[in-house]
Amino acid sequence: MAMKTDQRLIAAAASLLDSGGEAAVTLRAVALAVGVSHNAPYKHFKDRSGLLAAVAIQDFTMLTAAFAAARQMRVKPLSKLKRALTVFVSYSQRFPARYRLLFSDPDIAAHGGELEAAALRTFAEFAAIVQGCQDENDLPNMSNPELTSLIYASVHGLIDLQAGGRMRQEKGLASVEGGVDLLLRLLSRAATPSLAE
Amino acid sequence: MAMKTDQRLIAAAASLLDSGGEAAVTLRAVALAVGVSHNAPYKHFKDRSGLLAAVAIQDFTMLTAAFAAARQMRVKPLSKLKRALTVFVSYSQRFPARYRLLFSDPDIAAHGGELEAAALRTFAEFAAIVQGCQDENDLPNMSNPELTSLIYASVHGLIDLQAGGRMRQEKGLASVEGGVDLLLRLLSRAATPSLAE
DNA sequence: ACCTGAACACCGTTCAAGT
DNA sequence: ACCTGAACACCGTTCAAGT
Repeated sequence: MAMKTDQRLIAAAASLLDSGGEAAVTLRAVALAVGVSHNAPYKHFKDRSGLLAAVAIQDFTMLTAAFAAARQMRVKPLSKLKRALTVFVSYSQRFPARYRLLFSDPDIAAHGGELEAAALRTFAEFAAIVQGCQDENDLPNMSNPELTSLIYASVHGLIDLQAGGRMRQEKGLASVEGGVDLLLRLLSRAATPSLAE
Repeated sequence: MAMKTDQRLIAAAASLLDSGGEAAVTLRAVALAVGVSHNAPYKHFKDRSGLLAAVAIQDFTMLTAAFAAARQMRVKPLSKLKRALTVFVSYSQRFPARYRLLFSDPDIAAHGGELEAAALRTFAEFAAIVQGCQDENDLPNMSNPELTSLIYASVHGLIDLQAGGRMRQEKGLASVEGGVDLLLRLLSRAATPSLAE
């Protein structure tokens, strides 16, 4: 009751996303959950996509805070990176539909504006953690944005393939966590200057 | 006219996917394109999802053939891998909605049966190319399914992030192709035995 | 400023019926 | 075996109107 209607609509949309996937987030169901008429949402958001974008902004902000917390831990840079990736993978597994909305939905990504800014903040926080690892020579000494993007893309690929049930079937990698560990091990190995080069 | 109705429905669905994305593939639009009544598709496929699965099977089969062709080229193993990845990335860029259907749609992946078998054949063909690189020590000497899955996931992640417009915004990697090159370079470096270990 | 109710143009899906 | 037409229960969105 303390929440304003727009916040309650966002919360209801997120809840429906968690319980029934994106298809379950109809404006009618959201409005019903909040206790308003089926088109009251239009008074707060441009359309259905605008409401989903608001959910995405909320979660990007939350992830940014979680990454910032990992970065400020008093542990080795590589441990910070692993911690951040654990947070990221856990989020994707607990809230698969939300994860998909933030990181794999083309329509949502097209919003730009505040949503894009929130996504960039999350990315920047993650990039800072990767930079810390590079400073310690735990990861290859190369363009930080490129390396960050590659790690981000790889982890996203592992998560998306698992979410689609395409990981078990291939039997290669049993879990996302295993894939992330393997990736970091290979990248660390690539960071070690080889005399053979 | 030589095509049977079920094949024409598949072709029309693929065409609508290309021209308007997944949302444009309504059974009514598919039926209209083929010239049958709006529920004739139900006589050939279980439901809308079944029709989309048929499109996916068709394209998986095509990709399997393209990978097999790459593997039989008379060039270095690493060139075969690069060729296969170029085919894969090109497919994702020319037919983004189809790519998404095959590699990123949870509902479609849940079909199992013939669709899963077709996907596994594509993966097996790609794994054989990766194995060829491992035999030449161009890629790390480790479990082939694990390495294949990691490469596959990474490339998929790069493609999916670009498709969602999340690649330009981060400015890290300008293109999918650049990301794939970087990945292969780092993995090759990890394959070189280092005296420092 | 915020909300409601009716209406419109869509959907997927089912069912009885036709050849 | 293959298809049609009507019908049902949904959607997102718009509009005029209410407080």
